[in-house]
Amino acid sequence: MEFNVFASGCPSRPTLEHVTGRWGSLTVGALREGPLRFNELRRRVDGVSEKMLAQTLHALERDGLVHRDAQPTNPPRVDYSLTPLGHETAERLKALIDLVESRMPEVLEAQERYDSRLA
Amino acid sequence: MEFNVFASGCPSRPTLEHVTGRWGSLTVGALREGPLRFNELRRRVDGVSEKMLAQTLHALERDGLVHRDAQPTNPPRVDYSLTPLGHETAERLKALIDLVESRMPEVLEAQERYDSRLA
DNA sequence: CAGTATCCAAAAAGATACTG
DNA sequence: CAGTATCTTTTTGGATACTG
Repeated sequence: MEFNVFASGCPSRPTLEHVTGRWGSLTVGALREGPLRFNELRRRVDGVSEKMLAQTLHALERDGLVHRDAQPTNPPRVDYSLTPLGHETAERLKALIDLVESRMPEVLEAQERYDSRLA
Repeated sequence: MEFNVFASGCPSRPTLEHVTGRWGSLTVGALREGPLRFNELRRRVDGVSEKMLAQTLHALERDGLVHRDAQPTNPPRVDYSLTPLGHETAERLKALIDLVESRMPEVLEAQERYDSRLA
């Protein structure tokens, strides 16, 4: 069976988007080092709203990248962690993020050149 | 200098989003194997509109990931290619995409389980 | 061919209030 | 704590028409 993210309509495209999207990438990245609870995640992923975090976690859980472990205690405690597949994905995502971060000086220079040429 | 994509306001976040975003990831992926002209790209990146492709290319060019080579001929010919930094980025992105595509059967199964539990 | 400009529809995101 | 529900605003996206 063939999956090609370049073809619109291919189910791999939404999944890739969940992983690489704004909040997805940060959520997966945050879970790389271990399980986190909902509000811990919220603090880690700077700027995310409750709504977006919940939505993001649902999508990732549905894709089988994130595992949700809810203890039926009071107050409730819910731990989110990466599945094995989630971990593999996270490692490749981290490689990408690390590259971008390490090359930001270069990117910033390019942006300045671009802007000054068009100003 | 420190760049942390997890911090809102960090300039690395927009750049990561350009690369990982819906059209950015597909555009970079398409350019991995060599230069392409505007309309070649349009055909390759299935589903992209002129507007979105132009916007995406501007962002990637500004970030220094894509090089734009415009011949002043008539009709005009414009070739887009990856810069060295763009290439490094593309390789890491490809590693991620390949993983997701190869594991789609697993993802699809997880989705079915998730959906049938909540239906 | 390689775009830009404009307008409109749709979707995503954010703020807020509320619940088990 | 861990969310859901709802509403509003903002952003994004697509269609179309036009230009060098």
